[in-house]
Amino acid sequence: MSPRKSAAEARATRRRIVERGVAIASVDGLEGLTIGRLATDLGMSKAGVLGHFGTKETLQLAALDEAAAVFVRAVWRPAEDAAPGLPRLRAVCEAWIAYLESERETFPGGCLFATASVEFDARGGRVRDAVVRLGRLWRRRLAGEIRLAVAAGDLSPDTDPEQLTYEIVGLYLVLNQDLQLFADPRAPERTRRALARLLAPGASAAVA
Amino acid sequence: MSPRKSAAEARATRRRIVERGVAIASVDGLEGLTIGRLATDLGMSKAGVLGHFGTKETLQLAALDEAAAVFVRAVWRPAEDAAPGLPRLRAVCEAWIAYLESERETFPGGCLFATASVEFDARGGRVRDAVVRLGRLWRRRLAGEIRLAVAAGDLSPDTDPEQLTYEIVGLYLVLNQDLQLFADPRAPERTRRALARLLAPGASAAVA
DNA sequence: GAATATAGCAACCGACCGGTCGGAAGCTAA
DNA sequence: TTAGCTTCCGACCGGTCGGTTGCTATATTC
Repeated sequence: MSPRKSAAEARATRRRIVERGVAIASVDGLEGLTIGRLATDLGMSKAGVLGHFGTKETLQLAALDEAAAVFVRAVWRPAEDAAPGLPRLRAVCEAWIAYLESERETFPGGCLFATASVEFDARGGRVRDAVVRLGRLWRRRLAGEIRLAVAAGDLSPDTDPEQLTYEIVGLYLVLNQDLQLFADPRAPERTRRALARLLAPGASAAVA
Repeated sequence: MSPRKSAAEARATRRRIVERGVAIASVDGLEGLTIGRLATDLGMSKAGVLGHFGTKETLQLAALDEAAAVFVRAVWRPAEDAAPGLPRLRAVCEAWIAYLESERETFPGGCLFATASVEFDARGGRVRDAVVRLGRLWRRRLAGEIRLAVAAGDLSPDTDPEQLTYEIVGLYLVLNQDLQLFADPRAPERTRRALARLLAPGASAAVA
């Protein structure tokens, strides 16, 4: 019909594909993200879609990268302005809750990482590797903020950053489950309450 | 080849199908559980497999039921002997950890419910309903044990059973993620440490 | 022992999967 | 103006999906 070829338009098309792909994958998983479905949704041919990536796996990785960018923009970027230590740690945690709560708008099917980490936890391949890498990255960042808070004297010096990170991640996983599977609006408050206890000034809840 | 028809043998065949189905689904999800794959694995025809269930959805529900039976046998049944209150609550929690830890043997791909609850959290249908129903059931049972512990005076009277249940479930979700995705052997100890704090005698960690 | 019920098979259906190929339509550079 | 590059399409590939049909062989029932 309308073969456009300017580099700018091609980039825009690619972005449209990836964005729609993230939306589909958040509902049906990265395996359920099919090229035919994507083509139909965007009113293009399968070859036109696949031409931008070459392989379904590359398309999956592109969707994962885009989701990571959205996550960084929503959770980590806003907290950068907060003062290092407990204030910034709290800002990250609150932004994370808001991200999961408002996800229905960005990603119709909930956090893509929660989905992908379960979908690929028993497989091999580059997608799984990317999921593992990103999961480790968020945890490292979170542990880093916790260490800053300990260094600033905001948290007890015998805090175990990895242990605290672990427990916080658990609170986000159950939050995602309650929002997506049970559609329970009380879940964010529950996570906030648990976080308030874990992140109380001078708290030594998660110790070595 | 060998059309057998005794009711007993048919029942055994059905059981073989369901057991293999649970193993496949724990790796590839309940959607990735395909009839052709199941038939190949068991050395039967697709029609022979499907004849026992009629529909893939019914097969998925059967796999889910079987997984639920295994879960009850591994987690709830052993704790029945423990004294009501904190001892039984602790027995359930410890059995749950052991269940997730040793899952590689029973379910090669990890807890089927963790997989299924993410896989179907953005869909409709009978399978999703069953997942929701089972998820609510485990939580209700866990909250019941917590209430018994409160009534026995083992936990602080201002404990919020739903809040505590929520936090414990989070600890199992992150445990499952760390075992399956990151293959981190330190995870069980982390969950144990967090549980020890939440379930300390007289603890009032999760209050209303 | 005959009638009935059923477990399982082989073959097949339309739909969709990921992916390939040749060509058409436009942008860009010489 | 033209040559070359890129985007995208339509048609097609082999294969798998869930599911159906017609059949045979056996177990069970009478």
